[in-house]
Amino acid sequence: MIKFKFIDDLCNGLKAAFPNADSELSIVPERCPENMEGDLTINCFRFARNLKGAPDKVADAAAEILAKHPDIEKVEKVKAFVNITMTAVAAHRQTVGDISALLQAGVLEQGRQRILIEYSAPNTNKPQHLGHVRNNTLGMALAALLKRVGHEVIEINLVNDRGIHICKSMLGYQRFGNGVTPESSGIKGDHLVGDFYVKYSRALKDDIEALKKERPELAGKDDDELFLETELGRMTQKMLQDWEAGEPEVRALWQKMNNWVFAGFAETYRRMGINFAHTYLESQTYMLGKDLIADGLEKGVFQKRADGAIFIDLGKLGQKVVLRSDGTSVYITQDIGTTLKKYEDYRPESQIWVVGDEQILHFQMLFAILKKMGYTWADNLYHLSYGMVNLPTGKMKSREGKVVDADDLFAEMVDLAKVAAEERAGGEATSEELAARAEIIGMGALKFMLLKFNPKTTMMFDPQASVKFEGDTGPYVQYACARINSIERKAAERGLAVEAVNWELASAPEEKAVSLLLWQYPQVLQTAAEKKDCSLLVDYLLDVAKAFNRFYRECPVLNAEDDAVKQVRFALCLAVRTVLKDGLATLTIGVPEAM
RNA sequence: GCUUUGGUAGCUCAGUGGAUAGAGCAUCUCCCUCCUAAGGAGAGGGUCGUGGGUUCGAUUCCCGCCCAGAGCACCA
Repeated sequence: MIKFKFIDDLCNGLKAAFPNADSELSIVPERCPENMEGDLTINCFRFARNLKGAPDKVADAAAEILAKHPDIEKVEKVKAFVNITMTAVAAHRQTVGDISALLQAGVLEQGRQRILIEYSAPNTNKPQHLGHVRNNTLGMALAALLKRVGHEVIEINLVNDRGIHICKSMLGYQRFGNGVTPESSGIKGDHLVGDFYVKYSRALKDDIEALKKERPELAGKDDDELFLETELGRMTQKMLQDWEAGEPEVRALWQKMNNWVFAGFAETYRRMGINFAHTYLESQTYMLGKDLIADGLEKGVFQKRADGAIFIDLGKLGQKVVLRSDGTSVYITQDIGTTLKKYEDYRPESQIWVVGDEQILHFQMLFAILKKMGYTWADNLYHLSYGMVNLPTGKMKSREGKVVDADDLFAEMVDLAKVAAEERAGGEATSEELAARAEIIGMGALKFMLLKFNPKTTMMFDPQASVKFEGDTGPYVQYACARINSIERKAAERGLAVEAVNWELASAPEEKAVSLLLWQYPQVLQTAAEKKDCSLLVDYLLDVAKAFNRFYRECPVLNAEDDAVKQVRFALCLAVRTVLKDGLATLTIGVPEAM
C-alpha cells in the first residue's frame, strides 16, 4: 500500500520520544469522522502500548511531531486522537498524482499463488435460478479480485449431469415430450428440459396421492418413501440402472437432453461474462475416489465396520462413511477423488469452492479427510460458503415453482435499464448503443447488488426494490464514470488538455477527500482478497462515487474560473474514473460510455 | 438434543475494544438560467435481542437465556 511520507517521520519521532518502544511500530492513519476537523486521524489508542506510553501522552508527542511536518497544515488533538489536515500537495502527490503507482500498489509483492476456484456447479435437469446467479457472481468476482492482486486463478465448473434427478427430466420428456426440441419449440434448451422436470414432478405427486387414497395405510409416509411404490418411480430407477449399464438408448437420450441444457447454460454464462478454463462432468468423475479408499484403509486412515462399510473417525466432526457396505461410493468419496484429480490436473497451491452454507460440515469433513490421508496441500483448501437467497414471500422453492429464473431476471433488469436509458438519451443514441448500454447497466446493477451483501449473510432479494437504479447501486457508480466521460468529451471539444498539474490548487475539502479515498484503494483490494470478500470493494466504490459526486457539485471542472484549476480538477476526475473502472472491472462489472 | 450462523433505524444491510453507532430505501424539506437530477444538501427515525461478567472504556470479548436460519444419511 501507499505510505504517506509523514507516517515514517512520525514513527521515527515517536520511537525517539519513547525509548522503551518496541522495534515494531505500525501506524495506519484512519479517516477522520465527518464531524471532526481534519482529513485523517491518528488513533493513538491503537499503538500506545507498543510505545510503552499512556495513550494521552503518545498523542501529545504525535501532535507535536506532526505540527512541525511540512505536509501537515493543521493538527488537533482530541483525547488520544490526533486529527490532521494535510496540505493539498501532500494529499494529492502520492494518490491522484501518481495513479499508475496507486493501481500497481494493489498487487501483492509476495505470497502470490496459483489458485483453483470452482463455482456454479449446476444440475442439468433445470435452468439456473437466482441462487445460481449469486453463486456465479460470487465466484467470478472473487476470481477477478484474486487475479487483480496478482494471483494466477483458474476458474472451473463441475456440472452435475447424472443421477436420479437427471433421469426424472428424461422420463418426463419420454412421457410428455412428443419429440419436441429447442429448435421446434423455440424454447431455450435448459428451460425446455426444466419444463419436463416440472411435468414429471407433478405426475409423480399425483401418482403418490392416488396411491395414498388407494392404500390408506400409507398415508403417514412421506413422498420419498413411496417413490418406489409408484410405477413412475420404478421406471426412473430402472432408467438410472440402464444409464449406469450404458444402455445405448438411454445414453442417447441423456446425451441429447444434456446438450440442450449445456447450450442453454452457455448462453447464461455468456451473458454474465463467465469463462471457465475447464468444465468437469460428474458423469466422468463420480467413480473417482473409490480406489483411494482401499489405499487409506491399508494405511489405517479408514476403518472397516462389521457390516463391511468403511468409515473414518473425525473426532469432533463425528464419523463419516466413505464406502457403503455394498462397496459403492458416497458423495464425499467422489469429492475426495475429484479434489485429487483437480490437484493433479492443475497443481494449484490452493483450491476454493463456492458452495452454499448448508454444506459447511461436508467441506469440513472433506478437508479433514484429505489431511488425514496425508496430502500436504490439503491445508490450503477453502470453502467459500454463502447464504441462501430469500424472497419477500419466503424461501425459494424449486418444487413449488417459487424461484426467480436467471434468464428472466437478466431480461428484466436489462429491459428496465433500457427504458431508463431511452428516456435519458432523448434520441441522441442509436438503438444498438442503447441496447449495449442497457446490458452493461442492467447486468451491472444485478451483480453489484448481489456482491453488496457479505457472502455469508442469508440475503433478501426484493424484485421490486432491486430494479431501482438509485442509491447504493451499481448504476450509481457507473453514473459517476459516465459524468466523467461527459466532461472528457467536452474537454476535448474545448481543447482542454492536462499539461502541468499544480495540485496546490485542489485544496477544497471535497478535492482532498477524493484523493484520500483513492489512497485507500490498494489496501481495500488486498484486504478484500485476503478475506475473500468482494463486499468490501463494493462499499469502497460507493464511497468513492459519493465523494466524487460531492466534489462534482461543489467544484466546477470545465466551468472553473481559472485554466490551471480546470486542469487540476480534470486530472482529478480522470483519476477517479481510473479507479472506479478498475474496481468495477474487478467485480466483473463494466462501465457504459454514457448513461 | 448437539454443532453452527445470525438478531443493529419502519424495511434491506454495513460496522467497530475507543470520539456523538452508519448507508441505502421509505417518509418529510430544499437544489436543474450551472460540466448528465440514475445527482446533491438537510430533517425525523436506535434501550445495537436479553441478563450478567471482564475492561479506564463493550454494540464489539466471555458466560447464561430468548428468537430465527442452516447442518447433524451407507442423499447429492
